[in-house]
Amino acid sequence: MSERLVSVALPVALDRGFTYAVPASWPSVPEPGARVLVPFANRGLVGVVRAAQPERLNGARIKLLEEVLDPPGAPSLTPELARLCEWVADYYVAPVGEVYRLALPGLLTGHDVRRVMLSEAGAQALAAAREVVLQPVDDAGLPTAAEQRVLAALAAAPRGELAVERLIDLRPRIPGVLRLIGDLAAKELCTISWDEAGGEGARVEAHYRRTDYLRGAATAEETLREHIGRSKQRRALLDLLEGAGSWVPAGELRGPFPGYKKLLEPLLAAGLVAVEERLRALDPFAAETLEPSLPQTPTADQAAALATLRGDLEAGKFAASLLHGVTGSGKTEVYLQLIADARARGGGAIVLVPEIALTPQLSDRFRARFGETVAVLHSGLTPRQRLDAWQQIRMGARPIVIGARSAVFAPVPDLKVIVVDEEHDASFKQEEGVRYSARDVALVRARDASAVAVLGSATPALETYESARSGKIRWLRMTTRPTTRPLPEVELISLATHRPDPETLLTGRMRTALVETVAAGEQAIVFLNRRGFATTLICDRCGALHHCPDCSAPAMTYHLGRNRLMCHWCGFIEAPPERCVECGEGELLHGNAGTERVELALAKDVPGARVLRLDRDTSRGKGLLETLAQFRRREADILVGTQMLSKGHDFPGVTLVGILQGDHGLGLPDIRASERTFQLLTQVAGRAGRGDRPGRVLIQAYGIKNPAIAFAAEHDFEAFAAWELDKRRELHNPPFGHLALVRISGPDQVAVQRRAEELAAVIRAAAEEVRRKHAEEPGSAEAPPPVQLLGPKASLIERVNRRVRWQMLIRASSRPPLRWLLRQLRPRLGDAGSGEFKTMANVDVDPQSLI
DNA sequence: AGCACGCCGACT
DNA sequence: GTCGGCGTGCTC
Ligand SMILES: [Zn+2]
Ligand SMILES: [Zn+2]
Repeated sequence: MSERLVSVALPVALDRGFTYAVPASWPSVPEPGARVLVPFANRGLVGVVRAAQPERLNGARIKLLEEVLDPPGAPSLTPELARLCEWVADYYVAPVGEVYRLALPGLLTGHDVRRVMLSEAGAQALAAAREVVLQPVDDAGLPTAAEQRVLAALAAAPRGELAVERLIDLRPRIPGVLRLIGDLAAKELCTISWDEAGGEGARVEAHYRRTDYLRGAATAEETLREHIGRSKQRRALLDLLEGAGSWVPAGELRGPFPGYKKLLEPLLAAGLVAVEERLRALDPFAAETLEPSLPQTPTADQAAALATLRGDLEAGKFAASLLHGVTGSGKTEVYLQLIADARARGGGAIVLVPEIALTPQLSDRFRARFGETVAVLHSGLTPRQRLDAWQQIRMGARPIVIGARSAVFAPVPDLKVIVVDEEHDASFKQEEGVRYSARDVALVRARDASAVAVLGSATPALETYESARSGKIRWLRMTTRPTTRPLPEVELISLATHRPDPETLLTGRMRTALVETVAAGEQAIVFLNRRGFATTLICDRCGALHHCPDCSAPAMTYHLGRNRLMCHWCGFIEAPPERCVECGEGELLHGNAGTERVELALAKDVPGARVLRLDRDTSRGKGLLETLAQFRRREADILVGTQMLSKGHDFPGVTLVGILQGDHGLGLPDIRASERTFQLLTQVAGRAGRGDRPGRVLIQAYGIKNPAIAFAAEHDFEAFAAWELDKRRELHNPPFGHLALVRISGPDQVAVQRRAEELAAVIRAAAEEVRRKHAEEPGSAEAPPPVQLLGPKASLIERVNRRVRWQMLIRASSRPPLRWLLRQLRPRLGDAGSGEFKTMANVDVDPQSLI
């Protein structure tokens, strides 16, 4: 029989899989997605069997798999997810190990999981060796001095056992411990086992519930008292359980009733209380019982969309749809009812929402409808909580998953629905490490799982919109809103003609509107762009802006609250210097923070207005939720804030929304600047209005004629899209062209530039090959070259964190040549050179921003 | 990413 | 003399 080989993804930052042999004694080859323990550079690492052919290597000796950590037939990652990881690694040019790590909770992968235990023979050998020191004899076969140190460390540990990582951490260090452990194990002087974090499966906990026995009956009190006895504590405990109405985990009783077990005994015996081992509650929020919510009667639009989506679900084939519904058209109810349908068919669902929209209100909405079948994956989970959630999802106990970007990898079995809400949101693109787009990964996953994908938005990404328009995906429109309230009336105010106050950008028109609103007893929100209002320190002698020592960005941001300067690019924080660093003489002056300036001006100019401010300084910790709650309770009239207010929070009392500089983002040299501006304005404008009264929106801008602004004011997405798509088509930008941005960085400018040129040569050669093949096809003479290279050139901010950054853009007319070219480029990426001249190169496929 | 191995300064 | 600082090279 030929050697059975598997490729294993390991949590190391190396761009390849590792080939291992399956021991001959194993009856079968572990399946893709199964976790395996493998020897790797003297360590014992947990990896995942890849859904890919093992590469045959020349020379390097192939090691044996040590152990399969998952039960047969139940790999940690379903084969479907393993395939998805392979696709992501290939498409986004990312190391497989890193991709598989995205799909597993941190505790299931990573570090060395082995434990070493002193064996009987080891203890004897150690004792014998110690004898020898006193009475030298022939020491053949005795452990070496280094080995003795390891054995001694084990002997000193409780139960003669230590985690390998503790042995590594031991001070003073034992040189070559890992090799020594291997040697000792081979001589059977120690035995090796491993921690299977989560290997035991999902954790359970005792839960208690008040039964119906003797509940509420008027005659019961007498009998009840007999069972309870005279203990006030026992009575309180019973009351608590009765009030909870459902299963209460033991963990929640331990606090208020330290002796809860004893207290419960007679109650359990009498049948007043039932006990059951149930899955641990995922987090404190999840335990709260909510008023169950019933499906609402759909509007005509909702019903039509649902009918189509249910048809797709019934067909059991992959189908993708854009659910294009104006703000307030009730997209969430469509998701809820579609998911209910998927559940009725025994399937599961994933709902992806922008990070900022993953609020308790949103998860409550799903929990109220689907109860304990929902898992919410939010960023606040501890590693252990994340593992609990992951295991419960994997075993099918929580078939509905709500989460941000990374939830696209949730191991939901029998996935039937994937929803990407606010699909245009930039947070779905991971901007570090594996630079994947959760929206696009969701589509690929849905296709592979034959699931229904729904992309919801009022202002879809132009890629999505074009796919819908051209019929690549279905286009479901919802134009009516359940409320009778008309869309807000938007007024544009030109900053060019209205002469704003230079400090605050407030125009007379904006002030008047705010005065009117407050006088009418209503609330207003004023938005400003954080970056446009960033405070800087300027020298009163030479006029220089204080800038970061490690970056070439023009200025650092001054945070008044903590009296600190911060660099937006590298995160460097420093105290303001006494004197100007440039001339050494001038004093550094600053204004108030943007939000603060506006807050002060409004408090002065709007009579009787109570003004709240929300920015980085006031939103730290609990500040954000506290301020929002205050405003919602109508304890203030005006809320001044940055874009963090633009979604996820409802303000029912707001009738006026003011935007200080609507076209701020348009100045950036970025292909998506117009799109982002339009989306932001539309989103922000949607905040105005109450009950059935329309709100008012005031947008101040320098260029009010710009279509991104003008069409937003008219709530006309399609006109905006038509205009923007024309521009994109002309420039061969997405969705009509496909981009990959190559970034090169390193400490030395010359080395970075040279590396960039080298890579550019590789890309040009590959592009030329693509062009030659393309030219052979008939009718292609006039077409533009299928792949173009723009650059290399220095990035907009050339120096960040003492590293020089260069970039170049690959633009292709279609996907296949781009993917072919990236595969050619792949082996030349990563680190090169050493020391001072070390450079790093990577690719961002489908970049969001070209800066 | 770790970690071994190797080569130089500041401690017992 | 050893400890440990990081520079460099390797991991199936
Ligand atoms: Zn100066
Ligand atoms: Zn900086």
